[in-house]
Amino acid sequence: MSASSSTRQLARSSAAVEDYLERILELINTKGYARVVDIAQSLKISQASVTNMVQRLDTEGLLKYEKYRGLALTTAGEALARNITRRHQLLTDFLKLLGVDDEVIYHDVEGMEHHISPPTLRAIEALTQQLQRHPALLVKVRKDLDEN
Amino acid sequence: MSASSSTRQLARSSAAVEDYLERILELINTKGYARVVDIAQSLKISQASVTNMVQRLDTEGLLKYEKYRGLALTTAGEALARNITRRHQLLTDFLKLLGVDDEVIYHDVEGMEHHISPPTLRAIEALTQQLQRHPALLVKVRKDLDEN
DNA sequence: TCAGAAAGTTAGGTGCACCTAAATTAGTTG
DNA sequence: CAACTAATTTAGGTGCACCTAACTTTCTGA
Repeated sequence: MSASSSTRQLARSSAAVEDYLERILELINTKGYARVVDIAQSLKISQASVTNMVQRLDTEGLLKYEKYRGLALTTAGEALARNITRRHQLLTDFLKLLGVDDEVIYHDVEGMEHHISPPTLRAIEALTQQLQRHPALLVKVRKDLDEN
Repeated sequence: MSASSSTRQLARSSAAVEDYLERILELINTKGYARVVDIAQSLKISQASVTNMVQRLDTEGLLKYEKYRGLALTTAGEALARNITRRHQLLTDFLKLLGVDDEVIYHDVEGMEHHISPPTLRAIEALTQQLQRHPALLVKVRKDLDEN
């Protein structure tokens, strides 16, 4: 139930919302907190824009925000952020496996991640696992890429 | 040179531009022409929006447009549209191979396609080819998905 | 041929996600 | 504890990609 409700959320949230949540969770995990200024720097956007979005995410119930004070993800917000993060990681792992350059991976995943639905994600996940267990085919793929 | 210039174009063009070009080429291939009304119906947007974009694509040199008369892709526009179409097809084939449902494929490719860079596309292409030649691993992937 | 229908264009407006500049609040430290 | 600095918020904008309504042009058939 929690999974299905967060999936529904994920379907409705915009790419921008997903980027914010993902980054906020990451900041909380690494620094222990996520201030407006941190989020702004991390996403390379203005603090004013962050304030706006954070207020919106508060009204949407994804985080709790007190003006000038700070913010914390709600249960719903954290669940959603974790899904987004997992999806990001899965896509990154997949492309990494194929031998794509880190910078390209970063750029492409940043763009694609918001458009991958759960079924597609599951398929890529299953494929990634099989490729990891049986790397023979992967070797050929990388060779093909090196040659051309 | 033509390839690199169209790649540059592709990198600069917005998702909307890419969607228009892709659909225009498809209409030309199937009906022989692409009128404003056709494009609007196909993309499910208003004719007014199409007129606007078509005028923009004309100024950008991607197509030749005569008011009230009709449009034709320029060489640059057609090259770009072909790249976009190829990318779309490749992604569709890849997901199809993994056993993802057609409707999901349609939706996800529609979203992702604008964010896949040439290197990533090449990697997925090489992977798809290997999977087609050696379907053993693919069978396991599909089984995993069926089971869960 | 000419009137109505279909197609296309223009004008003006919306929401989103961003911005800068100018307040305002909070934190620091001499 | 006051003054400076850092952080945040508010106000007012921008560009993009869409919209509707109203107008113009083109096509079609009685």
